Parts: sequence; structure tokens; C-alpha cells
Amino acid sequence: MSLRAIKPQHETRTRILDAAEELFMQHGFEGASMRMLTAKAGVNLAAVNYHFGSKHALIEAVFRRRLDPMNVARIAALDKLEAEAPGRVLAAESIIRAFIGPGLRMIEDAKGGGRNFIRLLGRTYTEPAKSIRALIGHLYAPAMERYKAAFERALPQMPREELVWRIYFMFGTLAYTLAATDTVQLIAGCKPEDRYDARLLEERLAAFLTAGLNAPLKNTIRKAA
Amino acid sequence: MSLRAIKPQHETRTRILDAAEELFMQHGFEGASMRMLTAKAGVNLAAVNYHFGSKHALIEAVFRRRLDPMNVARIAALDKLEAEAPGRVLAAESIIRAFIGPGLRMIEDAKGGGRNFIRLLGRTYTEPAKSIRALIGHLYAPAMERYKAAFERALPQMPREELVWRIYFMFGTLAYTLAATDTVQLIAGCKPEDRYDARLLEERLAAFLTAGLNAPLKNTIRKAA
DNA sequence: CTATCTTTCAAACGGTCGTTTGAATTGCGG
DNA sequence: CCGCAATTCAAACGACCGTTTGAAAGATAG
Repeated sequence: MSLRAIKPQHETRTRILDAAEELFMQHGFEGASMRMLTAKAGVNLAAVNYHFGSKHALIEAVFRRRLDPMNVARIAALDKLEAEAPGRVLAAESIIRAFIGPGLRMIEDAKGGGRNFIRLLGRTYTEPAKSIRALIGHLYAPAMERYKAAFERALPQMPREELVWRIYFMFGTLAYTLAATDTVQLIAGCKPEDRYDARLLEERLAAFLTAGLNAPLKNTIRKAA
Repeated sequence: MSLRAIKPQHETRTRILDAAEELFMQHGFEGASMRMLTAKAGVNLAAVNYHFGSKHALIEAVFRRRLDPMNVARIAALDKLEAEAPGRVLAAESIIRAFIGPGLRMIEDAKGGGRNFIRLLGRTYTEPAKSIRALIGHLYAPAMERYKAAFERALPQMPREELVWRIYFMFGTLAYTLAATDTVQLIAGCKPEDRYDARLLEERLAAFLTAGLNAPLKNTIRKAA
């Protein structure tokens, strides 16, 4: 049990996770085969089933590796906000920034694969396979609860049902923005590097989402809610 | 060449398209196999290749059947707006409603398969396969150009780059909302029937998107653009 | 060094994939 | 009714899928 033994202990696992992350992003979960994946990782075909059990378990591991720390960071950011202003009502914009921050920071990690993962994650919200959507929903649940409660506290005057929809819209905007590969180019040829400037993107997103969340309530909406 | 011959002339084609639309939505393009698809349609396995040439050509046909008329309707709605107020500047909200209207109306068509298609379409923006994203982009291009120009005319004071991003955000919200299957339930148990009330959903979306599009420009954004 | 446990490996498993084939069937004009 | 074209059909094609197997190789502890 020498210390250096810790490093390569799970090197094969890590190589598989890295390769899977990239290939799932490029080809989807069904489109990326075990043979592609193990070839890219430089490991034997049977290694995935040995280390993870099955392809589906590998998919779950790919998500857990990044998503768990990301949601921990999201909850920590919210804790910090509330600790800094005890008892006071938070601005909706602060909550929004706390939520989108961890995801946006990850897109700047191109080398470590963080960018791949974020694009993969954004796409997975609309994944056809129920088991995968259920997994994502399950992994998100704790952070989701915390943020929903925070928004309710920040906007006490808004009908709960309308608030739920607006949170949903915000999720959609974020997921789509992160998942986007080339659709933005369809609208206008934007300089590609801008898409990965997390600071700039956070400003743009925060402005858009804050305004949307605080949109005036029309009569039709009030009546329905 | 009797008239009644026209009806069943392409009945097999139609049955295949209907089955494909539903199964592609449920299982994705790779997940829905030719055997599933032809079984559901009640036609022979070889019928797809006979009538469409290949699976990929079938996918394209599924999109063209609905998307072409939808984009025609979108452009017509914009034409109508501009004809009603010649020379005047349109309100951004009117343009937004013109764009989202045709898609929202289709989700009320549960019997005819329109709802299936809309959900399929929403998911396809983030489809891994490049060829499919390229197809969607191509089919959308004409309407996209028109609407982008309309927004530019409606918001002449906004920096072009910021406007492009906000249009992009609006697309994301719409696509995600339409594609959503059960993610909204993750946020809060909303009554399912509400998700298919096009009028109500249009009000909610229009309020959110209009506010987001018209969000105040911060210094950081102005500086960057 | 030996014994034991972990990890890697080539090979093969049964199954499903999209597509093709050539014969059978159908519908229609002459 | 016949002949020809369009369509349908059962069967098979080669390729690839995720997974399993049992032996080989490597690491570890006594």
C-alpha cells in the first residue's frame, strides 16, 4: 500500500471515462459504441464491463463524476449568498448567477474535458431514453429543491405556478445554450471564441434570464395561475 | 386515373411517416429501428427503402412534411404583421408571437401527430448527428433570415452581437419547452394538461421571451459588443 | 519464490442493425 | 383478358452491437 500506487490505481477507469465523455458528446449514447470507446481510451474491449459492469453504468459514472461536484458547488454558492445577507431577501439575479456560474466555468476547461461534459449535459435533458432522463433528474433533485425554494423566497409575490414555468424556461435557455454546437452559427456567424468566454456569456445570460424571470404578470397569466 | 385512386396512392408512405414520427420521438433516430417502425406502420420491412431509399431519407421526409408548412406559416404571420402596419416599427412582442404561434398551435394536434412532431423537433436541435442538425438548419434558414431582419428593425438600438445572442436564447427556451417531456415535473408537479394548453403556454412564453429580449444593456455587455 | 488476488486480453457469443434480392402479388391501361 | 408496371413480401446479407468467457499477465503479501 505504497502511496504512489494510488495514482495509477484506477487509471483505466479514468481513461474510459474521458473517452466516453467525448464520444458520447460527439455521437450520442447509442451512437458511441463500446468498440469506439475502448479504442479511443486505449484499453481492452472487456475493460468497460469489468470496471463498470455495463454500458449504462458507465453512462451513469460519466455523469456522476462531474455533476455531483457541480451541484455541490451550486448549493455552496447559494449557502454563501444567504450567509452574506442573513435574513434578507436575495435578488433574483444573484440566485441566477449562483446557479449558472459552476456550469459556465466548466466550459472554459477545454483541456480537462469539462467543455465536452457541459455540452453532453445540455443535450441530455432531451435525451429520448427514459432511464437517462431519470438519472439526470435524480442527480439534479437536491440542488433543484434548494434553488426552487430560494426563488420562491426571492419572488413572494409571483404565483407559484407561473414561477415554476419561468424556472423551467430558464433551465431551457441554459441547457440549450450549453448544448449548442453550431446552431448559433445559423443565426449569425459569431466569433467562435466568444462562445467559450464564460464571463461574457454569464453577463449575457444573467441579463436575459433575470429580465425573463421578472417579466410583468399579464392579466391572462394571473387569471390562469 | 380515377380520382379515388389518389387517396391510397401513397397510403403506405403516410403510414410509415406517421409511425416514424412517433417512434423517433419516443426512442430517437438510432433507437427506433426499421423493424419497430414498419411493424407499427403495418407494412413490410422493405417498404421504407422502396419508398424513401434509406432510413436517413425517411428522417428527412419526416421533417419536411411538417417543418416546411410551419415555416411558411411563420413567414406569412410576419408578412401579415408588416402589411397591417406598413412603414411602422413592429413591437418585439408581436414578432415573438408570430414566430412561436405556429409551433404552439401544433402541440394541440395530439390526434394528427403534430404534438409528437413538435417534441421531436425540439429535441433535434441538440441531435448529435451532424447530418441531421445540418438538415434542420437548412430547413429553417429562410424563416430565420426573415425573423432576424425583423428583430433588427424592431430593436435598432441594440448591438448586433447582443441581439444575435438573445435571439439564440429565445430559440433555446422555445426548443427546450417544446421538447420537454417530464423535466418540468422535476421542478414542480404541474398539471399535465397545462403543458398542452397552447394559449396559456403562448402567454407565458411571450411574457418571458419579450422581457428577456428587451433586457437592459449592462456596461459589460455594451463594452464587449 | 510461491500463492493469491486483480487486471488485461483475444476470441467468441447470440442478437439486432440497415439494406438488398428476386419472386409473388396487385392495380391499371389497352 | 392480357401484359406491364408498381408495389409488397419473405428471406437473407454482411456488419456491428453489448456482453461473456477462460486463459494470460501483473501486482501483492507472506
